[in-house]
Amino acid sequence: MPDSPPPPGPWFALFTEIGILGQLSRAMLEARLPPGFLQPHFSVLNHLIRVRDGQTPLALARAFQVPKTTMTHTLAGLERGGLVRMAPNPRDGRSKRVWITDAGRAFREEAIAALSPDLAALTARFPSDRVAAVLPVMAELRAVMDAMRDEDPDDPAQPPPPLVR
Amino acid sequence: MPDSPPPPGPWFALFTEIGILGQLSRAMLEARLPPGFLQPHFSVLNHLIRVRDGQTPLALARAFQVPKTTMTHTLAGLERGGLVRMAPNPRDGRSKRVWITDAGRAFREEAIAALSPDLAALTARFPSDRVAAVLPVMAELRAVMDAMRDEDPDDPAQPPPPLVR
DNA sequence: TGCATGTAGATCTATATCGAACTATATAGA
DNA sequence: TCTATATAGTTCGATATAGATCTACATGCA
Repeated sequence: MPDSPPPPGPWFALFTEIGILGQLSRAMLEARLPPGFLQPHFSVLNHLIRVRDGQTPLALARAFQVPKTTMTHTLAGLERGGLVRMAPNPRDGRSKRVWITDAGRAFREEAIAALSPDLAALTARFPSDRVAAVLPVMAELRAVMDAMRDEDPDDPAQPPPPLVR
Repeated sequence: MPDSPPPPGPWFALFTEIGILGQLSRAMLEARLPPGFLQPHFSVLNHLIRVRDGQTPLALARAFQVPKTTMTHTLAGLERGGLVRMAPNPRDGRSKRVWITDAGRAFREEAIAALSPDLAALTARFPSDRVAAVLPVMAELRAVMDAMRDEDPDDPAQPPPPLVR
């Protein structure tokens, strides 16, 4: 078996595309944000609106699949800019809760507005029907990989599947 | 118009999925690489095999859509590990060329082998037909965004479309 | 109640990423 | 040929990302 193994299946190819698309979309967004703000800042604000306010930093870290230290850093940036407000959690003295401020809402809306020409240009070249068509597949794949991460017994991590909840 | 604008179309949703999938796939890969090596190292080796050897660092930076300083750093890591070999380009005194070494080939093959259980587990939960089905769409989207980046007159970058070449 | 263990977050440190500025070489045009 | 400009790569500095460790609080159980 002297053959050099080709990357198995379409997985490598897909992950390569995903990686590059991630960088391109990130660059597109960040070109429209005020200096000092990056994609994670926008994404967190967006999440606070789309999902809900008042979550803990750890919940946000899990939602974005980043280490909690990274989320601490991102939230500190948002708080410095007055885009979120953080307060101790009365229910749990260890944790905090995070709310978006009016300035944060405005920031998000301005970013979306600033981005709309880019998205329009994109839609002209790549109809959003096609995006809508692949979206459920990508979402499901994300969910599957997300779940695997919490299961993998080979990974020096989590206890076996949470039996309750 | 007091309505808060919802993220327009499916674009935001797709980019969110892409971002998270990027992180998850990167984590999956890096968990199987020897310490000190990261996804970019693997990706460059893979590219040198899949596409071709002997490219310049700048060509690699463009292929991966990263700044050239980042590629310098990645290549330095690969060279330190003996996985690539770099030599001046006799055709152009400014540039270098990059070749993968035997150790680099072995490294890539071992990484692929180490990853195959993960990919098998993934395939069990998410058939690769479905991956193959979305792959062309994602590849085309990447190509479109790639092209836009080199065109965008609104971006404080490139001169208008290269007329020659 | 008291102790063992687990969890949320912060701090410290290392490294990845990337922009600005620099050096050396190449290329185009007078 | 000479000069202006462009390009390849590096260096330097700033910041993002993330692992290890620490502190404070929570939870479970004797």
